[in-house]
Amino acid sequence: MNNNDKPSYCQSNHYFDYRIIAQDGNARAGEFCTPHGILQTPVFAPVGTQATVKAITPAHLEELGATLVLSNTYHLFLRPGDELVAKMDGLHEFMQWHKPMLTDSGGFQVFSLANMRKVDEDGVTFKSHIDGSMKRLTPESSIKIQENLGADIIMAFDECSDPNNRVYVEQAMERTHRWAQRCLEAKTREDQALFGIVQGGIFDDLREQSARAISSMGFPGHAIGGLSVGETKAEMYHTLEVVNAILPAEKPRYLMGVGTPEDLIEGVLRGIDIFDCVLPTRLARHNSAMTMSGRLNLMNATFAEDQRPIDEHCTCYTCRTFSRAYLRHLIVAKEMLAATLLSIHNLHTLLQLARDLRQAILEGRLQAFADEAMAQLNIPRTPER
RNA sequence: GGACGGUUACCCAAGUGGACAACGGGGGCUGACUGUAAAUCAGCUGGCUGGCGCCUUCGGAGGUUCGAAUCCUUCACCGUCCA
Repeated sequence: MNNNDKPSYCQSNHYFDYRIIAQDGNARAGEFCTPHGILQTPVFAPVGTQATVKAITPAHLEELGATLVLSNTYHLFLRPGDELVAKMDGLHEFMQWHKPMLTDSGGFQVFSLANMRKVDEDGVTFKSHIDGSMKRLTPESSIKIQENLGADIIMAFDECSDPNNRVYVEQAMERTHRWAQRCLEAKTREDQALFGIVQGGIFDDLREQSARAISSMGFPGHAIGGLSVGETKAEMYHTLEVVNAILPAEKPRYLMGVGTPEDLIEGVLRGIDIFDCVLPTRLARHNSAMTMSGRLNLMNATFAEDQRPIDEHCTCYTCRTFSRAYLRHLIVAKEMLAATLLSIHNLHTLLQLARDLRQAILEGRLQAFADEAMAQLNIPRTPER
């Protein structure tokens, strides 16, 4: 992205202003200015944990119209090491992705590496999944690592928890608040936006408390963490309403780790601007195609002689070019191109949905769009309360 | 012509009197996956049934035994060796 693409408010290094261009109910279409370009929201971010979106080249991502890619502190800290990435001129150069990038803080790994971690007030001790050695992350070291990596948006080091265990959720939430403050204090770079993360499980009062605490700290953007980890959809959607009623409307809201087409729709309706999820690329590697009318397991025998594309309405490279029969053949033959072609398709589905949602907001027809899309997905709408 | 060895489910293969509808692998079928310890994981794979269960299977036929994939006889086919 060159300077000519930047709006005036972005050219004077006023990074991380969020400009809301249109609103439709609680939903918004906006622009978030970063050193590597403008994010037009709502936006979906493909996940590239280890400095790569699995099976996908940066050129593919460009063609798909991706504008934000997520990478991970924990993984890059372990391998190849954040200092090496810094020596290689930072993550953008290293992986050759020149648009906005976001790094997660490693907090989620505390949660997902459940039996290999020990949390204390100062930080977390992990057992490396690579070589079994003990490693440590603290709010300060997470920020240091993320500064070495050099993403445009970096995340506060938080503690995710089982959403149903109130005692633990409350403890983890309070610690997340203290760690958020420490992250702010540890931060030194001006060209990175640090987002705070709201926790609190599925408990309204805790979520409200967390949203107030985090939004009082002056972050340029806010994330909602600890969702899509086992709670019901209804609980998740309701939690979004509770939290977004408190998070300031003039700053971007990022729903971490979500998701599915229906979650993007329901999330945008409730005021979410940024999503990320491994689902499209993981499902692709597991032979499942995401479409706006549901999932297709392309390994199924029923597709063996099916000459149609995955989705006749889809404009992605895979659908323009290949039949279901061919994709099934690649899968059955364990050819790695299957993962690439399905990843392209699945990412296209979510990236296009985010663009369509944005367009619907700009044109003031989001409700109708959402109703129609959910009907096509054959999923009942969850009305906002 | 003779001497051994072999023949088990879609394929390979274990089993050598009862716990065997038969280990294991491959293949096949199906399902799961939401800030990636995930190109992973789980289930099914003789027939009928929702299940209990019943029925038919270990090259063919016959036999021994309360009971046979397993022991005996014989036939067929495959392999190696000797004539």
